[in-house]
Amino acid sequence: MAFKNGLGQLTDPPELMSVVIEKPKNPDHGDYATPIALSLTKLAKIPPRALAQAIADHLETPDLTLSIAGPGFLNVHLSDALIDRGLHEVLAQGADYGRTTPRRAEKILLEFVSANPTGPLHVGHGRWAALGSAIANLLRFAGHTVTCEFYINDAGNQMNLLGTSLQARYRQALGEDFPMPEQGYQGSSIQELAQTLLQEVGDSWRTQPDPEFREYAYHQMLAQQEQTLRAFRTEFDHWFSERTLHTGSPSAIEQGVQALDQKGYLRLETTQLEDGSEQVATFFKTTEFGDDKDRVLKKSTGEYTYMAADIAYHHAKLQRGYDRLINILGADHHGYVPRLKAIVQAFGYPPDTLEVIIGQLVKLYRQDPVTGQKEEVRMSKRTGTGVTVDDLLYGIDSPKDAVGVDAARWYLLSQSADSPVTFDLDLAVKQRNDNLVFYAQYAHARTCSLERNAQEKGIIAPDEFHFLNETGQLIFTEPEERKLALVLLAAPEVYRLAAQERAPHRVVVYLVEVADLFNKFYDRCRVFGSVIIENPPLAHARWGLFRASQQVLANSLTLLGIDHPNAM
RNA sequence: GCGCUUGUAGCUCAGGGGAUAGAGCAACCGCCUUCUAAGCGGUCGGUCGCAGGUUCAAAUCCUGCCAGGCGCGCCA
Repeated sequence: MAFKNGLGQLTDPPELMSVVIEKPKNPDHGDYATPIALSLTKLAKIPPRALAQAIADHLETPDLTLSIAGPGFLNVHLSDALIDRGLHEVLAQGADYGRTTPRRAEKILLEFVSANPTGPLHVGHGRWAALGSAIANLLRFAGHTVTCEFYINDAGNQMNLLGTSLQARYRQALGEDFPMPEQGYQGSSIQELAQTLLQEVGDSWRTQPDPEFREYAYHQMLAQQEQTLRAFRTEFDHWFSERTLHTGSPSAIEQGVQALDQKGYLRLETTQLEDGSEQVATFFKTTEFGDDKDRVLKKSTGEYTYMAADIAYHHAKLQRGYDRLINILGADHHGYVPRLKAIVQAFGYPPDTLEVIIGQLVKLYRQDPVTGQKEEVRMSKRTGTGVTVDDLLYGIDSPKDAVGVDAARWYLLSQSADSPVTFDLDLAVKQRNDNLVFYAQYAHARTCSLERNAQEKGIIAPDEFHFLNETGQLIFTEPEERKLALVLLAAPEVYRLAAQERAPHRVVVYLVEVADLFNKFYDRCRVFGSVIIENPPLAHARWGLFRASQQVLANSLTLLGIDHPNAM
């Protein structure tokens, strides 16, 4: 915005301080305001009001009217011509309105969800899915190149456990007294899988070895997760299998470990056991990069820990040529951040190359169907008591309980990632219609209904919308119109900030504001009826404002992965 | 014990140095013969966890305390 650029020139070097520009609540304080003179007064050794005046003298342009208020606030009033140009930009750019070009476009790898393929995705995964997909949309809109990746944890013990759990359920289904492994997956999804398998192969798998069960379960579970994610409007460009890191000779893991060894970041540690024997393990010296303790890489048994795979994986990611790696992790994994950063640094990249978004966990409440008590639902895949993403999409017991994609995504995105969300499932279902997502969607539907109405009445829209009269002033008559227009013009900056802060909830907040102002405008300002007969220029200007609102509502909802229906 | 994070209206949450702290829901009162009432207008509701400090200015930054969540394995 012209004003910001002007100030940018003034504060040289710009890094000296950021220019705070705020939107005053009081309309008397202009369209925008800045306390810049107040904060610079000490540095400049000039009284704030005098400084504000000096700044104003340098910034005066035809599009901005500046005034000094209070102790030294600089209030900015935008010209009608500027608003007119902005509205035309919205209409001209359409679905691309709000796209911005960054100072430096980055090639970003965004990794999220990355669940074990051992069961259905739970609501926590749903939060990362919503966040990740929305952040990807925002980053792309902000001019970056984003690859969304799902890291499949398909190696290790839990997969074997999955296999033996399925085997147990299958054999039990055949009437055998087959024991469930200790720590086995108790969830109903395994039982359902056993039933599916039974229908497919009959009893022919009675003597099948457990790896077969493991592979069967793995592919079924992964396919289910993919399906769920797609239904949840979360697309991945790449699915990365952990197993590929273990195969080959030398394997990626061995290569990664060797690379660290050559750089001198590994050490051996010998510990004495009680029986006098010794064990030797290999440690990665993560403390050199600020971790609290070194981490075991290779156990004394010779097996690699999970960390070895992490090293190989992040090494591979870095080699694939990204400027930035972003991982979305649940708060229960935040302890990994220092060691992940250590990996990146050990391979010679600055720590900022890896950015970790820590999302607080989703706390779920649900009324117990038996006791009627409101209680917290623990999200455990092994015990199978958690609420899944599918439950949100299709309902736990029946479609009547479904929250739906739009409402679920909106809810999960409506608060910042580091705020823990409380998800009261009963409330979510009961208040499904109070969800603000419908408020935003409804506003959009109303804009569409105007167009339908015009068509029915045979009213033709003008070829071009005019918002200014002959004297260059906005044609609008009500305060709601200018307010709405002003907010619509803020969209690019809102999207840009949301991308920069990886904060989709800013778009949610913005959407509520747009919908709110639109509904007020809708209530107050008619287009058809007597207006279009008595004052066609006003009717047409309002029609243009309808179209611009429609575009901004649609673009904002799309960025969040939420539908924008034409009718409700 | 150490680390990360949160504490704002009855509930769910925005705001993260600037003018009188916001929204939705809940509660209460109004508004449909006119483009969708899933809407609009109004009322009620706050010691911004507590205590110090920095600043012309603190919900916002710093310190301490209190409370909740999570994490601190030769687990994956």
